[in-house]
Amino acid sequence: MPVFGDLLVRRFKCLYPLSSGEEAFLRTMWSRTSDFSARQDIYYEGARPDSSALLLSGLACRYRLMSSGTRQIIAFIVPGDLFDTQSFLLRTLDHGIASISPCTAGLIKHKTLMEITRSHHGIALGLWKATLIEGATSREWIVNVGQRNAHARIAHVMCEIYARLAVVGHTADGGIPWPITQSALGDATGLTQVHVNRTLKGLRSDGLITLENRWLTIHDWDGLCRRGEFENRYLHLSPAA
Amino acid sequence: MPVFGDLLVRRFKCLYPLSSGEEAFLRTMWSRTSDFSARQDIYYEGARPDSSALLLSGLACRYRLMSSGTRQIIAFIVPGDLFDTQSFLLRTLDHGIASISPCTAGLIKHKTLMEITRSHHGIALGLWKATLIEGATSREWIVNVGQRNAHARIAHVMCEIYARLAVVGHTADGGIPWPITQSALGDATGLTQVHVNRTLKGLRSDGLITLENRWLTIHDWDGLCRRGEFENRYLHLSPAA
DNA sequence: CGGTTCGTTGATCTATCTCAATTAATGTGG
DNA sequence: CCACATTAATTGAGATAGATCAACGAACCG
Repeated sequence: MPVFGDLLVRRFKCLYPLSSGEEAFLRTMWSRTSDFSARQDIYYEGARPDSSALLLSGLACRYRLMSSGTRQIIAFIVPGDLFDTQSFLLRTLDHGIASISPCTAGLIKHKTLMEITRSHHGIALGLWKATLIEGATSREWIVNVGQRNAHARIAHVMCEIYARLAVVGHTADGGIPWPITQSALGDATGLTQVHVNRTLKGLRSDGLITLENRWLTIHDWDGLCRRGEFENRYLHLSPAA
Repeated sequence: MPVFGDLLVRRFKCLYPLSSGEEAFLRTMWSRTSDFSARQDIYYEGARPDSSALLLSGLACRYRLMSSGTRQIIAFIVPGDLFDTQSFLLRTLDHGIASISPCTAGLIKHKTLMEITRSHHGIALGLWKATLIEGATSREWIVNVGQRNAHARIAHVMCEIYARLAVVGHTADGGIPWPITQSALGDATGLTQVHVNRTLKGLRSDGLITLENRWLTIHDWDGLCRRGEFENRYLHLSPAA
């Protein structure tokens, strides 16, 4: 597992060019790491954390609970993602954050963030840019649940997670770890667990994917992208200019 | 119609406390205004504008076009909203922006933004915070299309627009101007125009609203909020601490 | 190895879509 | 300012993607 500082610097270089002084600073700015087991709340909705965090390993999600008891997953968080810079400026969290698989996060005090953004304009812009990319991803999710049918929604989620894990080198043999249960996938796509099950069956029998032992293999990347109308532009993955 | 500088300062004061120097600076930072007639593209998807903008009057929206020809409206833009700081850091716009009613926008050069965010940390944080609120709104929309039925979706959109217009004083007699056609409302909620029509009929006959002459009157605010599960927390409307 | 969670399948139901036609507004050129 | 063209709203009838209810087998976990 990469060291906190390495991952943070690597992520930042995709956001904004770093001077060597800034890079050194980034390597020292975190306070500690913490571990979470699977399906555990990391922050509750309404929490007022005094730190933001960087996911080091595992998979997590942002979610909202409805009064009817259903859950909408609003985003997935993969290693290398900063979360949540949200609470740094908005104080109270308007959604919960939970682990999906066991995960590790490194914490960065809001006070430290405030100091570094004051003294290093480039880092402030980089962080800001990260929140813009998060926003772009949310917009893509609105489109996903608003406009696409079940097959496309699920294909799109798979493509997104694959593409984001690829950046941090967490893919192997055209596949990725897949700790997401069918009911969590339903929560992310606004579908029933039962319907997710039938839809996955369809994607499997179309030869696009296989899904076994918590591992997703993508047999036909282009086909899956076409099915999910996935274009990675919104993720802004290419390194910073 | 309020002057550009006034509106900008007023908006900023909701985001971050301003020194009097910063306030003066804000009043001079814009370059010019431009006007748009109804249903006109302001920026195309893929555009690379060299300015961000502040909406002075009218109503606009962000949208994405699907290959099938359908449109998903991703957000509404009301007077006082900055758009889009998106392109300031991400360069190319990943969605289009169009007017709904005739509107006026004031432009701010990216170059100016870059300078002011470098020299004024508070303004940088304020702008960043604005993009975080936009992100929170997008997440709320994911929930809206992912979890709520037609009645609730439409009620929620009405509550959001009312609440946001109230902040800038664009309400009158418990109502707001409503230039949004049924088919645009369908694009925002992921519903068919026909179904929007029937759903509006339901909201009307439940005594929650009336909708005539492009004017929405809300007869039962609490009832409408309940129907749409609307809670304004995510809009972060209260003035900056 | 027994309990809980997760995945699979069947049968039925319903919110919303589609297609289609009509009326009401709104806008425009002469 | 009117006739005509276009866009927006309304209503009906029929189709369907996805929901709901229910039951059971498979995997995982302490």
